[in-house]
Amino acid sequence: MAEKRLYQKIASQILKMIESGAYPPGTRLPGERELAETLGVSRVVVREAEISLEALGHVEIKVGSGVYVKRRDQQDHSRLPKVSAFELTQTRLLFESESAALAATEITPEQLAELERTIERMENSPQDSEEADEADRVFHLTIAKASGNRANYFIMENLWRMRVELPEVREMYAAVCVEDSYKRVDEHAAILNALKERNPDKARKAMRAHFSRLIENLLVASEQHAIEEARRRSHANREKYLKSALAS
Amino acid sequence: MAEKRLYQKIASQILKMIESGAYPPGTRLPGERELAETLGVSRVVVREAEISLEALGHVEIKVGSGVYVKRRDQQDHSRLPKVSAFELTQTRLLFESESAALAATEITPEQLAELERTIERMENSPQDSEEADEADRVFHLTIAKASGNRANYFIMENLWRMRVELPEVREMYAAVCVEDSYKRVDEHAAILNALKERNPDKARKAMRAHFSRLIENLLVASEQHAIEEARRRSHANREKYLKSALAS
DNA sequence: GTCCTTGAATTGGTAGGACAATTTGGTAAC
DNA sequence: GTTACCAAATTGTCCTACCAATTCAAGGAC
Repeated sequence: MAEKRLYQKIASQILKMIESGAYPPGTRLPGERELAETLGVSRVVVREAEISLEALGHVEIKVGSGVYVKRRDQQDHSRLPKVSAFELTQTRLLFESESAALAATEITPEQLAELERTIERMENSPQDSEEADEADRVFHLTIAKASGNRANYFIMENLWRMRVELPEVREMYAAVCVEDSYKRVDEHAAILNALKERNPDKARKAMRAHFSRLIENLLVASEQHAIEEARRRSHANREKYLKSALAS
Repeated sequence: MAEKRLYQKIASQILKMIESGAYPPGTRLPGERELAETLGVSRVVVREAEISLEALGHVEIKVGSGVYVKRRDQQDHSRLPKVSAFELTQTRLLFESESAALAATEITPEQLAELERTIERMENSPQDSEEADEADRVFHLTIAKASGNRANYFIMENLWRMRVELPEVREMYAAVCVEDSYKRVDEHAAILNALKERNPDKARKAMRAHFSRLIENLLVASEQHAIEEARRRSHANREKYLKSALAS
């Protein structure tokens, strides 16, 4: 929040409002004049802020209508590819396993403590809460950082973005996380243990096990999803059939 | 050029001027007032255009001084992290090895043929030519694509961007490639062979060998670089000494 | 019911001036 | 000759006020 130019301050304030949930995706945010008044700046500045937000892909300005919050999935869709939860998890398996093996020899005591904390946080928070997800995020990113390789960290950031920003992936993960978060804690603990021992091979295997189980659960979940889908369709067909039967 | 908003038209005009070479990187472009007059628009619009260009990373606005064209290498530095050639190569080693192992079971005959072609192209082009680099790029990206995982391909694209867009990395790679491109061809051929045999383990090892040698060469090159640097410094010191000796 | 007009609401753009940060050039002190 | 400092010129920043262009929905004509 140490922006020099006014329009940047306003832009980040608007962004905050959006991210706080005050203006869900697709909705229109207050008019130029109204915003200018409530924020105590001129209309020009508000326009500049909105222009910069548009350039960054957060909103869409429609002339004569208003400025609308972009939906998250079409936001910078240009930068993230469409991948399935399976693909992402496979990539994470191969990438994070090797990353963990590297981290085993490079990790610092502070980072080990950080990992310890995330596990505690995960234990003490509800299973599908945002806090648990945040702890999960910090856990995996910390390991990437602990590999002592900035390229690894960058890749990990991108993988995590796919995890949370791609709607399909997000849904799939949400579907499996509710039922297995206690296992997640155990597996994280096993990984941390291997890192504490500074055992690359063990760390690699622990990480592989973590993701192997995730993939299995994803398979189960997608099967259930497919079954449900089939049931829904047959139900729809039945409606259709009954309707035509009644019509005849 | 079908921009609706005026500021977008102006922004693309300014961008054109920059890219035409009228304002080389680092130079200051005309002031707000001057630009507004020559382009026949108001100062506000010029500023909006410059703000959007700043958001996209093309220029840098300095209050009270002017707006300056950003150098290309620090342009979207915001999106790519600063990593050394060593870090990048380490990440590529661990990532591409696993990626190749995956590709061994998934690769299609067409993709095998594509790889074959890149090796021929590399053989028939000068060692440090752009064409050889392009063949190199296609080789590695094709393998990522052949893993049948779009997330893998995306990661590989990012790794290659670092390879060519980060100046330090680019220089280091250029320094080692001139002397060992014939080995590169052999190693690519070995990898292709393993893929043809559909042998994941062999593919993984071949890729690891490829990058292991690259890292070794990078080490040698960085040593030489360090020696040269030391020589240059001592030379500079000598100049300085002679100067003060003459002055006294 | 459908189509068209109309007017309110909204963003887009202009003009010009006051202000703040930065650069620059000149002057004085050493 | 060099350095330090100060003031003017330059430049981006922000504001007010006004008008133009566009969108959208309500209400009337058919």
